[in-house]
Amino acid sequence: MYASNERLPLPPVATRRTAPRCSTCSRRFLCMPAELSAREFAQVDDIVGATRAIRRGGRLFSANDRFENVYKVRTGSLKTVLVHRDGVEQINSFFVAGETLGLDGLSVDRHACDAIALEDSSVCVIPFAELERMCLSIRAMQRHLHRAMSGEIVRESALVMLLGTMSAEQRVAAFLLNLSDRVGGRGYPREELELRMTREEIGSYLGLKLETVSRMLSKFARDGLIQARAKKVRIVDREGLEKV
Amino acid sequence: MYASNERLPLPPVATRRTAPRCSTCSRRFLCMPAELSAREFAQVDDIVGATRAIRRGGRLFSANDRFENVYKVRTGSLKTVLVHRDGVEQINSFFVAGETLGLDGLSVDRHACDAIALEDSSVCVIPFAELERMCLSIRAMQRHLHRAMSGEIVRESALVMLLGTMSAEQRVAAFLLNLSDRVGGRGYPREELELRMTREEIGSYLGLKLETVSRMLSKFARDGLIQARAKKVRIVDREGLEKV
DNA sequence: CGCGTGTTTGACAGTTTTCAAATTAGGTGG
DNA sequence: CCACCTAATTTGAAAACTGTCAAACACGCG
Repeated sequence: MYASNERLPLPPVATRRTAPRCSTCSRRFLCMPAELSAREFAQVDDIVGATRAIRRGGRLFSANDRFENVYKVRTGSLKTVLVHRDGVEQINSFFVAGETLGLDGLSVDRHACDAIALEDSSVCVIPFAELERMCLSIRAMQRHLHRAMSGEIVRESALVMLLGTMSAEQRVAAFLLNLSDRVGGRGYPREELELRMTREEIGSYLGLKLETVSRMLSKFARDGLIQARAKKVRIVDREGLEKV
Repeated sequence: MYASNERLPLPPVATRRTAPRCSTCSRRFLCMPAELSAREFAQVDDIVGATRAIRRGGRLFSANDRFENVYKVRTGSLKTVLVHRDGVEQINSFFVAGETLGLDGLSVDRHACDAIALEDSSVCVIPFAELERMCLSIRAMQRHLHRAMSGEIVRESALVMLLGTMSAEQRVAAFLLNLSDRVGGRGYPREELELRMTREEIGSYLGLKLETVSRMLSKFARDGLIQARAKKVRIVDREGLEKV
């Protein structure tokens, strides 16, 4: 529905068997608790078994797949898609570098959603059973995992609030601002957004039709809040957007 | 906004200091992992410090309160309310006996929502730091906590799907069916619902206005799917409701 | 038994969706 | 490197749905 190639036979997923080294990774403080000792980081290296490359439109996992791993985004970005019985779909999150996917699978040992790459991406694979075991001996790791899960709950709550109480205009504004904060948090300029998803995907996430998303972007541009052409959006008047 | 007494000075909250005994509680298998040994249950008894009674409209905790405990519902029912900056509110969950509240607070050490009793209720208080410590030594407890958190994520996802893709009619139908399953799961007759919340609260949860909720209930009654008078709802045609 | 809160219902307004068509962007093969 | 083709986006007009406002009714607490 979103990308026509999503459902094709088997997306080309290469699993590099060379274990990545968390201990020397530049993103390690994004992924792992800051308090880990060198010895503890060595344990992490043992656990993190592989990286996986996923092509645009390819799947990292599907709903109902056996839950075995959680994943950290190395490069690129992914979406997770909830599929209702009648085939109705909704995107319920977008993930960028450093963020954790897959924690939804733990409750019933099966994933609750599909995870699909928005662009060519790569992830680190963390076997959950081993992560859980490591949490038994490393307090900081336990706390880190708990925070990650709780953070997911809070993030979803924010989406619930957005869907339950905001107008189309407010939803799109909130979406842009949220994205801006996230890229900003990773050192990139806050005002320059490179949307990796289509209008339809944004709409799916925000509970709107693609035409409505497009109209709101046009309106913001007319009102001088943003400049938008295609996938590139520049935030011109951040305060204006916040007040929408 | 919902119950006028919510914001009054201090709700009368009695904290009984007599520790409850999980090891002999009839709901222990709802709250705790089934695999615990007698010795392990004794540890649980040590941790669970107190019960708390909350009057209708009283608060168990408020947004931004320091996160210290999670709570198990003993009797009654509660709602959690998200409050946006401008004071816009949305209910993001209802809790009944055996269910766990408060896990949202972990991510930033402060609660993200208000928890308010829908009727006179009581909860068991579990200091989270001690629960986390117990998880280090008892695998079953660790797994149990993780499942509870992940379950919360999945539950919120379902709400996101509902808010993002369903019509008013479908939302109300889904709400009734969900409630039916939950009371059914606890041994009560599936078809007889006693709503503990107002139309406005249902609407807040479903992202609808109270009038819309009322209209949908009337419509279902006209169509012979339910019988409704005031807070009592009987599900007459479950399949019909599912197909809405 | 009466008052206040909660609920139902109607008429109308506003927002978002639907359907349709024109325009633009992006990727591919020549 | 350009032309072409498909997918994505924009925009308009009309329809559908939900919200708003208002009034009457019912229930339950005290």
